Amino acid sequence: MATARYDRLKLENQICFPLYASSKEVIHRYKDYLTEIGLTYTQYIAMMVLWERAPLSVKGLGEFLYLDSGTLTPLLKKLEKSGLILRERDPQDERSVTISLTEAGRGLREKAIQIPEKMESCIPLTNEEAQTLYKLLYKILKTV
Amino acid sequence: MATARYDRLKLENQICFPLYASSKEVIHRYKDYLTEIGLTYTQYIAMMVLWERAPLSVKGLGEFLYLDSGTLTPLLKKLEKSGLILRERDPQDERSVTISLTEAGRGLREKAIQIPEKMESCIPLTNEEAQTLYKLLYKILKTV
DNA sequence: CTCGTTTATATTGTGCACTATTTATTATAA
DNA sequence: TTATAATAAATAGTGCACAATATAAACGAG
Repeated sequence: MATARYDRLKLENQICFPLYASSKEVIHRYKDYLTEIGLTYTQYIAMMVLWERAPLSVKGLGEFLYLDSGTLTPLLKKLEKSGLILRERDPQDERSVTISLTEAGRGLREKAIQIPEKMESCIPLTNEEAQTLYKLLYKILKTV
Repeated sequence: MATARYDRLKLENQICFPLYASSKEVIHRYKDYLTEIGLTYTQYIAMMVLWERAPLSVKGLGEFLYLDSGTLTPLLKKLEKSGLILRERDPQDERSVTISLTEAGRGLREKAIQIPEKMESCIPLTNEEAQTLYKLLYKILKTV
């Protein structure tokens, strides 16, 4: 029938759109909490990796975050300016830049610790639903 | 125990990160198909709404896409420059701008029709999994 | 009617996100 | 060993995304 020809081109019939929109929506719900500790969302996820794994190269950080130097270099310069991290050329390999945390950077972790907790109440899913969502998203993410 | 204190601050223990990363990943998988028809991802979802519902105001379009005039105005100016749409003040209400499709804009739908099909093979989920994902994402999205 | 308020876009400014290119350094193959 | 290739960051340029503000038009209470 004529009306069905374009059905799959409808916004509500594609998985990409709710993925795109809900990602933005969740980041938006973080905003007030992140403003309190002076970070943007991307800076926050970068700090999450650094709290666990610093010192780390820009490349190494990018592999965890799925981001390249084009995004990370300016972002890391801002974190450096804020006094949270240090950026230093690796003496062993001068191509590489090593990111390490300052005392202030490590200290910020204490303030950030309440954020995941607060966020859970902003996402209306049961533990089981969140688990299911998590697995489906990683199934998409891990497939090359 | 001491190591558990920061566990919830790990990237892999938060739902926001796979959401953010897989959204970008899926958009990336669209890229080649969209380049072929000369659209960016955001332009594509805007055209999807317009194919179904034009003529439509900027505000109306924004409500479907969860985007405001700050994002839409420059994007729509580009689509106008490409000859796909028209932007005209509504004579009934001069505050409002009505977006309508040109012949070229309507014609592009024929080229776009193969994209959802091609994309399905890029997302490694069964129909049932896609359905589940879809419902969970809209559950997040619809909650204010 | 008219002044204050609301509404619809547009504009400005900041911060990603990504592509393509450049630069510097290291690794490697002939 | 040396020319070539590969690698890691940085840079340049484009396009969102969103907050804040400005502008213009429409609405509404008195």
